[in-house]
Amino acid sequence: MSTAVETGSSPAKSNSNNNSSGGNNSGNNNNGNGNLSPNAKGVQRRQLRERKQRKLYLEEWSLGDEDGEGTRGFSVAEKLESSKFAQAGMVREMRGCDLTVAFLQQHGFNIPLLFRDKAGLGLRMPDPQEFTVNDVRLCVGSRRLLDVMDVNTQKNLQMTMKEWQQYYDSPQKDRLLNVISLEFSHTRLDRFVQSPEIVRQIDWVDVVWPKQLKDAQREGTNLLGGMMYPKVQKYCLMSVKNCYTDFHIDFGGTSVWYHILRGSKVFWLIPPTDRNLQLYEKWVLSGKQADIFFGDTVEKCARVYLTAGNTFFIPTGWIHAVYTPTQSLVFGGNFLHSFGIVKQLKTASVEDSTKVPQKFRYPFFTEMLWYVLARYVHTLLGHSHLEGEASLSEDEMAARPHTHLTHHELFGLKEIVMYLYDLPPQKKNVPSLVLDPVALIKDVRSLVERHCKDQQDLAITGVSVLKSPPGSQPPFLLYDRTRVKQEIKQEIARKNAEVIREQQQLEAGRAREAESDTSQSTGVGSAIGMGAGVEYSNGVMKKEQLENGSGVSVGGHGSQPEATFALPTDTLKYRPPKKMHLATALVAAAASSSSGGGGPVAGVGGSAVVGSSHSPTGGGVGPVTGGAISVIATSSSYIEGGQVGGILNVDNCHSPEGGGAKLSPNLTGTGQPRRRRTRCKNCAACQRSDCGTCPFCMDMVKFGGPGRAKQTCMMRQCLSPMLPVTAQCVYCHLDGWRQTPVSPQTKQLASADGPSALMECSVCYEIAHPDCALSQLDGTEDAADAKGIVNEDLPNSWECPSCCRSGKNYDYNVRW
DNA sequence: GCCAACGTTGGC
DNA sequence: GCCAACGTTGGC
Repeated sequence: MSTAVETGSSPAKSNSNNNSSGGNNSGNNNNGNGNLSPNAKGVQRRQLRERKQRKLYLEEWSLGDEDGEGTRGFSVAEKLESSKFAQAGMVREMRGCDLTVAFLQQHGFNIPLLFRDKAGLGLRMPDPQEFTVNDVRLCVGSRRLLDVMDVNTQKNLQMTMKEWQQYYDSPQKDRLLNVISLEFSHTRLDRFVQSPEIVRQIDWVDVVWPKQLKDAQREGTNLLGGMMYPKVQKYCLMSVKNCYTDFHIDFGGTSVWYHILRGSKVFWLIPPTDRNLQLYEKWVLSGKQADIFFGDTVEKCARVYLTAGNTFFIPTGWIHAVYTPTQSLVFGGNFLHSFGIVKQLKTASVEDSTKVPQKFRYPFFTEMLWYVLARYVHTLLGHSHLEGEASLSEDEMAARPHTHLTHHELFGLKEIVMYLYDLPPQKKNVPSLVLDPVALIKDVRSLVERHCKDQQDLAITGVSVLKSPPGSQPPFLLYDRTRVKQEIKQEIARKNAEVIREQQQLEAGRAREAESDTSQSTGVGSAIGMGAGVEYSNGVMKKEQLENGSGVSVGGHGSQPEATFALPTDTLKYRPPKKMHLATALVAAAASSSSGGGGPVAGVGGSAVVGSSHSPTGGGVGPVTGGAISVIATSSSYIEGGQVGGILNVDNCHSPEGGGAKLSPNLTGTGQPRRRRTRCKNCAACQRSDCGTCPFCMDMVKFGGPGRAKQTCMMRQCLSPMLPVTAQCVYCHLDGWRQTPVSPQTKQLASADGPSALMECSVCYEIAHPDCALSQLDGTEDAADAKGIVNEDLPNSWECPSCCRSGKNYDYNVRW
């Protein structure tokens, strides 16, 4: 929705930015900025700058009502009043129990549906009396980054969930901000919101997209790099009074469900007739959206008021604008389905002609079409075209009664084939799971022939032709704040315990290895190393193991579902340190006076023994566990949070005393050069091949570029960049496996020996073994309380005990 | 403040 | 030694 119902994937944004969009437009030399793209011979500068312009455009979007500062040429207040839009008959009011598959088979899904009451829809929500934005924060994590529209400054900005909640709940707001693109599937909030049953029955993500791919999704954000399926099913929209989102069509021609939990909304709706779509294209491309209220330019535009408790369905292609009369909290989702295929494809074409960047489109739209064809063919002909899926026998198929297709489906399938046929080869995006696209198309042709005489009345069966595989829906849970808090607490405890255990095992392994090394037996050592590697499981490693373990199509070739490359701000790329961080941190550290923050994490307090020996001897004999008591807290995207304040705020222990000179961001504490990170080679991004279309690919010599940028493909930016195997501890000078570092040339890749035990501080960039770092604090006042905070989002990354203790991590912003 | 260009690191 | 590409810097 967000991108959908409100953000509008859309229009406005679109025409300005043809650069960063899905690539493939490599041919254009002029970016509209008057600057030349790198393809123009000899001239390459400034190509990447156009993003600026896109931003401007984005910004023109949702102007606030009152403080438009003259930027808008019409008054939303007037449009709210105008009798012109008080049209009846554009929306169908229904009861929940009447919206069934049979209804859609009979009527299709062509006009907006309004349900005053959610009863019968199979929609499950948290208690509207109880549930607040603070609960959203608790569930998605204080550190989740949100795309926020600042209406007054016209800037599109990012905010953490924590900042957003504070803004939303503050009584006085000096800015008008709107959050309409928080997709929360795969976060803690997922389970507490269940979409309407009809949506779950027909959504292509549920009935068509390979389940194993969706199951492989780990990432809770919507970063394309970690996206395994079109992650657009559950959005949380949080708008303050007076927000306005201009006319747009939801991406990919998705339909939308939209439930108002609190507050109210006003929609202006325009049907997607050919004429209206034409006008819409013109309006978008004119660049005059801010001057012209699109509703004024069409024959019919209806205004609808929605209040808390209402559920609204918007069909494919409907052009709509949204206003928020009272602060509101909305849940919704976008879906593609089989009852509006033709319009869906039509909308995709409108997106093409209005040049909507890929970033704002339905992810994997084309891949989805292939899967749709494959699913219909498998269901109706019994032939499988997907890797790992069995075909049905002739006998089995013969025994089945003929299934009649609705004309929506039949025409739709034909239209999909035409659509795919018309795409240029590089945009056909055949998923790697589809074994033989040509054979698949052939099968679709014979399927269409076989069904062209299907009878409409017999097609109304009340059962979808395509069915979702069993177990595809996670169970719904009624939101219970206390329980969630408890869960989070337990999770922290569990993760801490894991980290500690794993450290202990590593240490033990090293000790044994070292022992056996002395007696010349390497076999035992490496076996232990392996064990430790498998056991190793701070969130990141687990994530990768799952990602790779699931096998599926991610397996190592470029043809996995192709995402468009994400813009730099959206990539999960490890970002190099900002010089400011250190300076700010130092100032903050100097300025802040004492006041200890949270104590040890409840449930973990005092339990942890991380390692002791001050400086292991040079001979490679690792330290043995035991000794300095410390707690290693974890900082993941969802456990840090003010809401749970006293218990969970483990990371703001600030005290004066700068604590040792961490001089330059380039240097470690001992003046050694900081090590840069290197590819993990395991994550989905690492396993892709170069997209060939992003600015960095276009720079590469192999794609005909000058080769000056020397950057990795935007689609291949590693999701879990590792410390290089040659990194070593600043204190004991041993490497991540407690070995004496050898020259890089002779170093064997240590993959079989498990992960490196080294940790890099995300604040001061010091690289050290946890125990070595801790032992540095021995003898200081509060050494007993010293702890590092493991950064779950990046392997071998933490906020070191020294930085935590001195409060340098206090002002430090998460880089993700 | 942005980003093209480049020196140089790290893997092989 | 070669290649990919990380992270910084100076020019715009």
